[in-house]
Amino acid sequence: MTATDPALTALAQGWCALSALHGRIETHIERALQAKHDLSVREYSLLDVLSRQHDGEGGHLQMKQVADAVVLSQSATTRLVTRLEDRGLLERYLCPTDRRGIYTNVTEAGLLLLEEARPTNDAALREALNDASQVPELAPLVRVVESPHVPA
Amino acid sequence: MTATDPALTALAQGWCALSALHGRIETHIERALQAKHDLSVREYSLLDVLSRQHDGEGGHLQMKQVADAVVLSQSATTRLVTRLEDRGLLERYLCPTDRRGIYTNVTEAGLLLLEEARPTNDAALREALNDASQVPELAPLVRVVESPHVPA
DNA sequence: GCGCTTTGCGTGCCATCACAATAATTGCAG
DNA sequence: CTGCAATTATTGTGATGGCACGCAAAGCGC
Repeated sequence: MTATDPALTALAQGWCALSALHGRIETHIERALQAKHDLSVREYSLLDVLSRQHDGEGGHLQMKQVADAVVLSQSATTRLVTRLEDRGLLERYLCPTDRRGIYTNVTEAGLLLLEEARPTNDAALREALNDASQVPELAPLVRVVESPHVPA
Repeated sequence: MTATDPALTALAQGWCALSALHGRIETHIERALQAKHDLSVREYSLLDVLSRQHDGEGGHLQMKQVADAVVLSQSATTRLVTRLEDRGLLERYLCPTDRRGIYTNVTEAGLLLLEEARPTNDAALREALNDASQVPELAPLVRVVESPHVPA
């Protein structure tokens, strides 16, 4: 058994639980969004992030910032944005001061679809959480997700 | 803005944090395992799960149980097991009582590689957690991962 | 202004995954 | 015993992601 450190074993258990919970929720939401709105979790997430930026200011993010927000590689982000742009949900436009930078902006259609899909997303999320709270290993994580810290 | 329910907004924030944390950790561990042991996170996870079963009893799981454990579709599980079998890390054998069922067993080489990769995995996990604990939104989740409920 | 390095984005290629369809086996009703 | 539904694993197909690479633009030293 090579007598692994018990503290590390605990960490591994926690990570395993986190991974399992994430997978369950993602799968559940994915099916719901896909069936009702032809959206993937990533696509929904991107629209959501961009729309939140919109609330604050100009409503635009550079590709790199987007990639960081959704935890994707740059190449995957390029394709994700391209897909949504082709569907008319997003718009690209060049940064005037730095022509390398490319901003993305949610279109009216994108906002519409987002608000339309939000209830589906939230409902599926709640279902998945309720489901997962029945599993002892996942319950503590579920509680934290349900009551996020304190956003300053 | 359609005035979304604040409780649901909180849920969405929690889910977003969970997703971000998972992505960060997975990416970090993935690179470490890939570089040092030519293993993906999923492959490591599968070896780990199977080896734990081995501790308990016969050390075998059916494909379906495996799929559930690692949160993958049946088809992906088939191919994951096939890949590891081709590398000599796993073995398949038919269930004697139900010839539909197929058990998987970790080989000596598999156990060896697993124990070899475990420190890499644990170190990368700790790094990722320490890193994430600096981000306010992720900190509460990190704490739960670090101290899972009750170690029985 | 010229050339080199850095940065940001897009593309080719391959690996992996989910869904649908298929094959093999079991269980059950009649 | 026969036929049909249910279960389990596998395979075909299309979609998505990551890495390596290339191109364009900006920054910098001279």
